[in-house]
Amino acid sequence: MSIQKPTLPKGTRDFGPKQMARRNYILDTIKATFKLFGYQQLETPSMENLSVLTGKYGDEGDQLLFKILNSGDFLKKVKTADLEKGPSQVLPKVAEKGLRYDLTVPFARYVVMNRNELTFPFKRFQIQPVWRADRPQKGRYREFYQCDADVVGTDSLICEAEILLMIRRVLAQLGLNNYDIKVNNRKVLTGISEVIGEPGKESALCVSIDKLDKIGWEKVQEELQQRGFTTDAVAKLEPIIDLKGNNQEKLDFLKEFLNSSQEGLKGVEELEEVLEILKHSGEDENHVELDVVLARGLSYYTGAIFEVKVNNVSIGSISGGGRYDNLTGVFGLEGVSGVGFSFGVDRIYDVLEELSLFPEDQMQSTAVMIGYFDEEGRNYGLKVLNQFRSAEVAAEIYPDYAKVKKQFNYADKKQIPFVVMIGSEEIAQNMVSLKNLDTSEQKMLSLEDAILAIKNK
RNA sequence: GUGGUUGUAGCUCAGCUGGUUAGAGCGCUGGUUUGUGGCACCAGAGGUCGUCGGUUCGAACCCGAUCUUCCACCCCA
Repeated sequence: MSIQKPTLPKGTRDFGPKQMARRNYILDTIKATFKLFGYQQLETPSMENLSVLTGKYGDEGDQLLFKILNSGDFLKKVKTADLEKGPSQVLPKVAEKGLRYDLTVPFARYVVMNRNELTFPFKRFQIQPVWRADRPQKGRYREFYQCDADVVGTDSLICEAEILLMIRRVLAQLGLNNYDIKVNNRKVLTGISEVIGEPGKESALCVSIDKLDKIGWEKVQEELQQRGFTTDAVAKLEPIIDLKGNNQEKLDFLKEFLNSSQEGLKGVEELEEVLEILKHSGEDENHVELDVVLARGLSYYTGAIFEVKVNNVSIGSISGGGRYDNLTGVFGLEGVSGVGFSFGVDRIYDVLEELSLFPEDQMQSTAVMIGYFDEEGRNYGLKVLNQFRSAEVAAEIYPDYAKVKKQFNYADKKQIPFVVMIGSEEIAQNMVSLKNLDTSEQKMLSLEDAILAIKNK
C-alpha cells in the first residue's frame, strides 16, 4: 500500500488563516452594507433537485452543472437500452440532485415555496458558495462565493438606484476608487435591434457587440454578418458603437435614435429615472457610466443591467446584476418582478491583492501571549490568562514547556503584539512582565495596568 | 466542451546535446545565547523529479497516457 499525495479537485482552493482574515474583511464589508440597506440574510442548501436547476441557465449552463450521483445502487434504474441512447438518457436515472450553480435560482425557488409567509417586497441577501464545472482560469474557479442581494415584488426603480449606492459604498470601504459601474437596459438593446431592422435579434446582437473591447469593431461587423445581420443593419449600428459623452448626452442621443421604438424609449426613460433617483438622494453620478453595448445575462434580464469593472487590473468584472421580470414564473408564480446583483468575492480578493489594498493588520487575532519558565509559572500564567480573557483581551498561553526563545518565536511568527512572561519574580510581586514586541519595551506591571496597556495600544 | 501551456525540497526556481551520490535562495529544526523574538554566524533535516507506462546499457531530460496549473475560444463572478 503506497502513500498517496493528497490533492484538491480542479478549480478548488483551501483558505488558510491569512486568506480567511482577508476574505472576512471583504465579506464583513459587504454584509454590513446589505444590512444597512434593509436586506435580510437567507441560506439555501448546497444541493438542489436537478429539476430545479436544469433548463434555467441555457444549454451551456446545464453542461456546467455538477450532478450528484444517487446514493446506493445508482445504476438500478438504468437499462441497457438507455445506455445506447447516450448520456442524456442515462443522466436523469443516475442523478436527481445537483450542486447549486448560482444563488438566484435557489432564491426564486425559495420565494415560490414560501410565498404565503413572505412580506413583499422581499429584500434578501445571500452569501454562499456556488459550483460550476467550468475550466478554471485566473479569477475563475469551480467553487466560488457569490454575494447576492435581490428585491422581489416591486418594479420600483429605487431598487436599481440603491444597487448603485451599495456598490459604491462597498467598493469605497474596500479602498477601490478606479472603477466603473456600467449600466444599461435590456429594453434599449431591444430597441436598437428594432431600429436597425433586425427585431428580436438582440441576443445575437449583444453576444457580438460584447466583444467590441476585445476584438474591435471590424471583427464584430464580420461576426454580425455571419449571424445573418444585413449590411444595412450593421451600418445603422455605427453611431451606437461610436457613442461618446456623459450619461445625459448619451441618453439624449438614444431618445433620438430610438425614436421609432416604443420599447427602446421605455428603456431610456427607466435609465433616466434611476439617475433622477440618485439626484433626489443627494448623490452624484460618480462611477456610473451608461454603456449602451453592455449586454449580459440576457436569458433572463428584462430591464436594468449592471456590471462593475475595476480599471487597470487583469480580472474581469467583480460584480453584476439586473432586473428580471418573471424570475419565479418557471416555478409557477407569475408576475413577481425582481432586481438584484452579486459581488464576486473571489475576484474582489484577487483585485485587492493585485492593487495591494488589503490593510496590514487583519492577521492580529491574539493580543497577548503568556510565556513561562516552569510549572509554577505555568500555573500562575493560567490564572493570568483567564483574567485577560475576562477582560475581553484575546489571549493565549504557550502550551508546552519550552525555551524562552521558542516561545517568543511563536509570538513573533503569529504577529502577537504583546508577550507576558511569568517567572519567580513576577509571582513573588504578584505582577506580570509585559513586553511590546514592536518596540521591545518591557515593563513590570500589575495585571490591571497590563490590560490597560494592551487595550490602549 | 475545443486548442495550447505548466509540473524538480514547505515556497521561488537552477539543472547543458540523456551519463555516477539532483542544486541554490528563502523557510524549517538545532546550536552560538538554560530570563527574552526579529539580526548575524555555524550545523542539520527535508526530493517516489506530478502519476502510470514505454524507448534506452542508462531518463528530471526522449515518447505515450493521465492528473494538475496557467492561457485563448465558448461562457461567466
